[in-house]
Amino acid sequence: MKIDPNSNADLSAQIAKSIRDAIISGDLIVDQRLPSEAELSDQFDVSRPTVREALKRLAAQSLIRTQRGATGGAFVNKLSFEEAYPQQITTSTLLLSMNAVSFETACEARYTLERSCARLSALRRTADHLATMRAEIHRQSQPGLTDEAFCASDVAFHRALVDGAGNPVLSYQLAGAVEAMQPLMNMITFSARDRAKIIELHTALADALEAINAIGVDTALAGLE
Amino acid sequence: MKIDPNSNADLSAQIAKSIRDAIISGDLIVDQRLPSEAELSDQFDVSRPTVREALKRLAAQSLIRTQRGATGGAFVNKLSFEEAYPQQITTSTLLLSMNAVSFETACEARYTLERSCARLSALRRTADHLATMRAEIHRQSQPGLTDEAFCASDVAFHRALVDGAGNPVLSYQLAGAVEAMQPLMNMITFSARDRAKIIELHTALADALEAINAIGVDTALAGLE
DNA sequence: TGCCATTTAAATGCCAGACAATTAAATAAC
DNA sequence: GTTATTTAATTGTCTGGCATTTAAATGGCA
Repeated sequence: MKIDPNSNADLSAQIAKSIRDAIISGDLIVDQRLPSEAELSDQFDVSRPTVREALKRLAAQSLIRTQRGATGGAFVNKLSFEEAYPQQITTSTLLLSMNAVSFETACEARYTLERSCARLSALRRTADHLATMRAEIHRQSQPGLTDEAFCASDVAFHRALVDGAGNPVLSYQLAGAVEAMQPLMNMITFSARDRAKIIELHTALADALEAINAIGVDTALAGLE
Repeated sequence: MKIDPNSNADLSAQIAKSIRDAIISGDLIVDQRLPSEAELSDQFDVSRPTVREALKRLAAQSLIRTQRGATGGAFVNKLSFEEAYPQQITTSTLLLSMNAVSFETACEARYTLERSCARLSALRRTADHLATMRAEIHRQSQPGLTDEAFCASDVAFHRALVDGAGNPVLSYQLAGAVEAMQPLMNMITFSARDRAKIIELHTALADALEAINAIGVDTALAGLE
């Protein structure tokens, strides 16, 4: 393999791109072992530290994992939804804060996405999802709960709602929108009156979900927004 | 700063996490210069190559950018939606292919999200968005278009629809769902009859959007699904 | 033969030191 | 005062080495 020495990009970036492309195209498949660092530095005609920098870039994106020892090396990683969640949330959080996205814009995006999930959730939610939501509602009604804890519980409630749709792709996409808003939400203080209203709507939501009442779910969510 | 030598994580991973946390928490702000690699290796008490591996990890996530020269260094990068798109798409694509997500599940997620966007798009789309959609419809009706080109145009059409909602957060979230499906779609061959049907629905969609007819938009999308 | 301890080899993790390339600022020349 | 040159700071890259980890190969022993 060859690397263009005239490119203005770092060698390690070029090498990372080359390997990343091979993974995306399917030339390298899940759990396949990459050549050792020494072999890669031969193939790309660069030093080992440069290869290592490239591998660290890929590791940062969870595209590879490394193992030490005799049969060790770098392996193509099977990217799981669980692994992708935190990265998605980190990115979304930073996008909101660094681009000064308004509370209204973020809120609109979140509720727009959530409402479409809720309809599916009304059809498919399991008893587990309902139980989680009821438990969070109960927690939210505890007196003396800090605003931060209230928000965290709110997020957990909404995640259960979204997960109820039973579509991992939807859950993944929504995780970013819902969790990334937590820092924004934390800047708000809720009065006791606000909390009571939210809990009331959460209860209505759970009731409608239990009754497989998609319209009721939609109405309750509209109220929350 | 200190690093836990007993942790089972790489030093470079620990250092990257430390800096990443500082960025997320706001200790390091956008465009702020990090200490030089030499200073960082002093502060963390590790060698320069190790620091560099940590910085490459952060660069892979677009959290920092580097500049050479006298006043160069590593700077906290303002993460933009444009930068985040490709990463989001890569991750989503790999999630779908590596986890063998069914076409139905991915499709459901996509259309669920898209329908909720379309309602907003009916209210806010500009003439530009409409023009893009009309242009793509025209391209799709060209005879002799390859399946791949047809899919690419389809994606462009739907992106214009989503962007019409005028909410960057929504556009970002949807980009993953829409674009990540392209490889799956490419495995399908469309008959001339299929294409005609799709173009018909696209036209109905654009018409409804032009007439600010949210219900018509919804009906057309339901037909596509 | 079969099991356990030891050795070996292969790989990643980490380090020290050096040089090249780039860039902006300081300095010198005109 | 303007232009050319030098200088210093910083990242990019390389060489070579040692430490650590791990599985497999080897050897000893019952």
